Amino acid sequence: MSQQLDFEGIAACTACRLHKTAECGRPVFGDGPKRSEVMVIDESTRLYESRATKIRDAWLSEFFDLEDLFFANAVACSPPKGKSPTKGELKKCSVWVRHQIDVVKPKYVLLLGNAPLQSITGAAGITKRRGIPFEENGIIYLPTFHPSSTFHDDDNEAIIQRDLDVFAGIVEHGGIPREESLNNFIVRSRDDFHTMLKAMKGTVSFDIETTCLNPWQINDPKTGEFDPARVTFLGFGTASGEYSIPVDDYLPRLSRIAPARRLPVLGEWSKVELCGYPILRALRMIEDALEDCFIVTHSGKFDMLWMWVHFGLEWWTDFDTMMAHYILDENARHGLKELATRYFNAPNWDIDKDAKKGNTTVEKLALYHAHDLHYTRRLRFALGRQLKKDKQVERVFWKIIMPVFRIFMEMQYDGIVVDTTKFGEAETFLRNVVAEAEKALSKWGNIEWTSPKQLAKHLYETLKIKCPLFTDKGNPSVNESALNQIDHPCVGDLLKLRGAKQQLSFFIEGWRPKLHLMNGIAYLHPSFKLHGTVTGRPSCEDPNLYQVPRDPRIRTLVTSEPGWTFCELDLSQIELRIAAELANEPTMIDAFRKGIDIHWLTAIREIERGQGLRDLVLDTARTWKQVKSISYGDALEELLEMGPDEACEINPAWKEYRKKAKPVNFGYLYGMWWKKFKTYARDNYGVEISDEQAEASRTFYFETYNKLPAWHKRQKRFAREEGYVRSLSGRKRRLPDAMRNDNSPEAKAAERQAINSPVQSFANELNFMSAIQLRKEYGRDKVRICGTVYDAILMRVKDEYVEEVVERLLTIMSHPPMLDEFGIKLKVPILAEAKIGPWGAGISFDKWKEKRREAPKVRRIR
DNA sequence: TAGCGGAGCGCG
DNA sequence: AAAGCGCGCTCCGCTA
Repeated sequence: MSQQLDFEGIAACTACRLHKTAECGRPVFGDGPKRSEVMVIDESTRLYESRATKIRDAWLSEFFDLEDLFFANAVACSPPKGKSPTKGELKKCSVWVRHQIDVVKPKYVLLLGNAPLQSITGAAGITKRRGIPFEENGIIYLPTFHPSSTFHDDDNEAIIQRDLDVFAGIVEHGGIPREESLNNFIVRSRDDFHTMLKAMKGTVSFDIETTCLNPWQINDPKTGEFDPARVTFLGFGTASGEYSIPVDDYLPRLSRIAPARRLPVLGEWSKVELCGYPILRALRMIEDALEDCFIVTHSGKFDMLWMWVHFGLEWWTDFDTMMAHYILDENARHGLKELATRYFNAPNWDIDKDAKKGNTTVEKLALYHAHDLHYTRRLRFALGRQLKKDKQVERVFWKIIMPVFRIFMEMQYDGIVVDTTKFGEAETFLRNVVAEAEKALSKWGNIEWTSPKQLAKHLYETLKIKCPLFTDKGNPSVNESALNQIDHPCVGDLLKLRGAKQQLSFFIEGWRPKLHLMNGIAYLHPSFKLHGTVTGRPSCEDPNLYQVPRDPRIRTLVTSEPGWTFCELDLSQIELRIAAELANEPTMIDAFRKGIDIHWLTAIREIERGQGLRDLVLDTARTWKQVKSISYGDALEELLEMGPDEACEINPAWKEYRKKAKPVNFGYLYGMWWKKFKTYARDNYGVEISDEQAEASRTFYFETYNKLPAWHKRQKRFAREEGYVRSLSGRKRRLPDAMRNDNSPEAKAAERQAINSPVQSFANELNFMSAIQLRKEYGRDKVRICGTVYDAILMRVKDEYVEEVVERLLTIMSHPPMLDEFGIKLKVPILAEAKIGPWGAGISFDKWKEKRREAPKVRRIR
């Protein structure tokens, strides 16, 4: 090997504490020729003599002459044994990495694992970015897993080999190789059109290009300028080539008709031509051709929604490559370009934003479009093969993911209805609160009260209040629990101001520009992402329906249009039920079978442990049983039996105790430690408890539910050995970090995820299964599903069908038929509850039925 | 002037 | 050796 590089001044580097452990007393730099085209960046010298290095060199030597390579490390000093360098250490040391790059001047750099990736890009995420080359300052980088990751996960070997192959290809080619197997046609004439129709056989990819993301857009949300949503290209990818149809002919016309329209009026489109035919006729011809095709899309919810909104066509996709990839690797990114690069070594065909909006030539946009079509189609085969390798995962894809994907499109189409009267009232109210709070605060100083930084400075420096709490980063905290712990008259107004300002900017100012008026009714169209989380839960944005406060002032803004009734059905305590099922926990299962509220059970048992609240316990039980005396022990059992509702009626103080038990249940269930419980009790309830008390509470929890520890152990062990866990449906949650098996924070976090994921995942899947069944039995003419919220289904039901639909959905939710199809048998009963009426203010189904019977019959005659 | 991370907070 | 999980949105204040 060649000599080590000599850098001046390096002996002085004491930027981080790693220099203390540096074996030779100073940082160690890389090995290799002073100038090299190819550089390999490893983690640290700690691994130099290790097995990983031998594997690394063996693999690299298949592609390169090792003597030609320069080997550097993300950190120049060795971290302690078994430890990875920290974020801060990597950042500090990145100057030395840069320095080595400047000296060696490589053209191509291979990054082995998270550490060098973080060093170069400043951000971690090797699972997301591996296999995808990127260019920076004329240097091409390719991240891949660290060779040591193969010790625990055999699959990684093949992945690294493939990435090395890609890397070698890049070096050989002198850049990222372009793959030109496109056969791109621009379809303009009738002849072109018929050629395309003939080519549409078998597997056909479908994709559209548009001027914006929101199909209902009329004005640009940023500038407010008139900028209506327009389709610029329609296209189909076939075995014989990619066909792109520019829709530019109708663009100017659409601009003229858009101001008046709210939703596209089909009649207006008939004036527009596509390839010499009226556009709707052309689209019907395409529809006929598609009848016998297998339609493939990438994120097809988007394209199909546009087709529906703009042309009234309810098309659907047979296979979505984004969904397929999500179910195959929830940790990675699912963009088409990233997948194409990873799977097919595709060139980067991206064009800038403005060009995508149509500000470019038809040829350039068509070529871009063709790439989308080409790789979407090819991905279908690659991903289809990968799906077949795991039958359970494949079944989740076909039975749950694809059907729910379709329901999500409908949810977006139908949107949610906003009560504009209440919207105005809420705004007035909130503005008043803000004005009053600001006025009250002005006497304490003239600062921006909503700025955490200014507030902290003002409170803890100017006013010299002792800071009770610090943030994770170590800064003085001004969050709600910190404020509650300081004694100053401004606290109340401060919290009022914060709350009102937040609601105002989230739900009034945030929603207003997104409101879409149609026939005098205001709609929001939140975007639901089925691939939004790693656990299988969905996510929601623009706006996020999942974070609407329970405060009725805001929540009741969500309602239904005339003739329809808003309903919410939720799965009661579903996560705890599933945890009980998975852990086979007899105390919990027994409680659920008897209909005992588990938060209540935890609360009562905790009170029993402390032998506290004697008066309250005895009084409540005596009132309930109508007896003069009762023992403390019996009284507690009576309390259990009566449940929280009855107890609250006798003495409202009970409400607090159930409320307190809830986070404890979830916390301990998912691996919370007593220390956190201690701070939790202090911050949220102002109760100072000792370490011993906190420890005892945790111990007691696992004694009460004594089968939980074994379940935790099972999950952790499985994840450590296999690198993944499954939910009851068979869905996989991949946890490569669990395989590190080294007590690192990452490994421990992965172990906790191994416990949490299958619960969260399956709870949501149950909800999905119910939604699928509901849609199967009732069409959009009767039921409009407007959201699935983890454990609940929100819908609007045509007035005449409310009783029938709600009754049926309650039954479905307590046992979705798909459970049988999946062969899932549950010991724990599942229970659903219904609320009828505007969100957050609905009445229980029973009360609603009662009321309806009382109502005069005339009401129902229309 | 745009992008980004931290803090804080809403939901389950 | 370190200990609930999963999201999105808005604000501020800093950096490119």
